[in-house]
Amino acid sequence: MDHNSSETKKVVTRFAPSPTGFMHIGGVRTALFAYLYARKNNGTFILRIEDTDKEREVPGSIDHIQNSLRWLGITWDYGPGMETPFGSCIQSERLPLYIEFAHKLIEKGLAYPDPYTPEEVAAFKETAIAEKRPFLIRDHRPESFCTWDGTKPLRLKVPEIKRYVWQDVVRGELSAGPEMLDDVVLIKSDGYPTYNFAHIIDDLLMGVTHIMRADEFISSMPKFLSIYDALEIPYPVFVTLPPILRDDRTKKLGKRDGAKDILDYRADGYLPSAMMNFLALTGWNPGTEQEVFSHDELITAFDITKIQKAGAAFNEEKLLWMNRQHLNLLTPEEFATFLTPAIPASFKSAPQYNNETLARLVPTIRERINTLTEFQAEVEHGEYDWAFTAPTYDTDILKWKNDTDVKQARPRLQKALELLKNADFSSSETIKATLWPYAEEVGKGELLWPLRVCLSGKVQSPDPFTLAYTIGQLETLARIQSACDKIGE
RNA sequence: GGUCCCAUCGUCUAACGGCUAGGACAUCAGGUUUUCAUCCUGAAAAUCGGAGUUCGAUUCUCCGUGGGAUCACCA
Repeated sequence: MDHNSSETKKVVTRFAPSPTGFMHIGGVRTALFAYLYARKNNGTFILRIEDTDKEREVPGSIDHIQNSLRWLGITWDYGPGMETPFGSCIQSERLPLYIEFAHKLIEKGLAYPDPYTPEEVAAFKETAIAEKRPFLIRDHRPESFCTWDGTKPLRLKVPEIKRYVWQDVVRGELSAGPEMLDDVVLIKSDGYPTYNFAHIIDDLLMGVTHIMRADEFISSMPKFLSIYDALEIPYPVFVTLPPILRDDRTKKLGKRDGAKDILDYRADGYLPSAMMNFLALTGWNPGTEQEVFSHDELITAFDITKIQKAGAAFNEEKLLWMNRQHLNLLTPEEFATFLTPAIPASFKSAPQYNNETLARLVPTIRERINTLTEFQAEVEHGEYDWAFTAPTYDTDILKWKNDTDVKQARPRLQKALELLKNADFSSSETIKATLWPYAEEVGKGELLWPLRVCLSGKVQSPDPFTLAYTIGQLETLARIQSACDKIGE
């Protein structure tokens, strides 16, 4: 049998999740690598649903998986509900195929019904543990096989007990001893196939050439390989992906260990392009110093030989940085579209709210956030209250640090008021041009500090030119006047 | 415990067996016209340990150590 079928076939990859809940970072990264490799090679990418465990199935998962992939821009050529040359992409709709292949193995004498009850199997296992030796069901394989009526689990008769050695694109040569080889269940007593069996049949029938999956499957490889051998079918190319570790590196990132639903990142205001870029860079690198990639650039740059062996910790801070990089790539219009759904109702109910002011405020927001969640947190802290509400503040904070009395600010504000009455408010630059000569004359902090504070009401805020431009001339003049009044004599 | 995998700054990573081990995030320090933010510049920061091969080892081999995965009628 030829296990190195190296003739150039069209690349076919697949992502094969089980519908047992939401998708997290790890699952999506696996999907991404399979997708990138297929696209890179003008191949086919299949989304296959492995729903052979009806106990664990979570309703709605299939939609959720598809929505997650769509959000990221990962498209599939064949998937659930689609017309394909190989039948359904949902395993529960392919049951007759698995049974057919099971019978092939039975005919070859390489599969047999398990004669034991679950209790008996458990007893064998207990004995083995007590005797401190590995438990292998094949040690209890019956002398002769009875016929399979479908009510008992169907087990593989491992064709050859041996050490398996195989090639992996990422890890190189791998091997495992015969202890890892056993008569695995192919078809469960409920008539559904196990993952072990079903994925191999489907990969064969769907023409899958490259299998990308996480390294938790390495230890099962001898079992898989023995099934390929029993079926006498060639191995696909194995591409083992490194695990994504929790940020403290103590263990693999998983649903029980704080891994978030990938769609939560959408809700938090991450861009799909940033998430894709970030995911691509955990466990892979382009070999250059480029770090920011668009979707198309990733496809071009992707190279499976540069996938890492070692696990990578999930670094949320770098994801934040990545999101900013991608935010920076947006046009002003795209950014406004991105931001709009997150604008809180409190903005619209503020006394001076209007769309023009909001439009002038957006660039300021853009400069200060990495995600929409950050924007919402800033809004909650009142960071942008000045835009639509005349500020209230203690007169004291108008005092510049070099002054001895807040009253010293008053003549400067009055001068600014005078200058701004005839100023060009078409941009923050023109406002700055109007005030700058006087600021240099009287001292920058001496003018700019009280001016900024009286416009924002805050010790920390954007610069006064931006504030004035955003709130407009009338409101600017009113707020300066109000400050002068507050200071009094 | 058995089996297997992995190991470069705190984190993600680069380095045909050959410059001073490079870049990014985070951190710290300066600067960018007043504060915050942005931006720029700079600094500190790593080859897990021990043998071996070699003129020369982050790189190859072995041992140790550490971490991870897996041992289901789950995928």
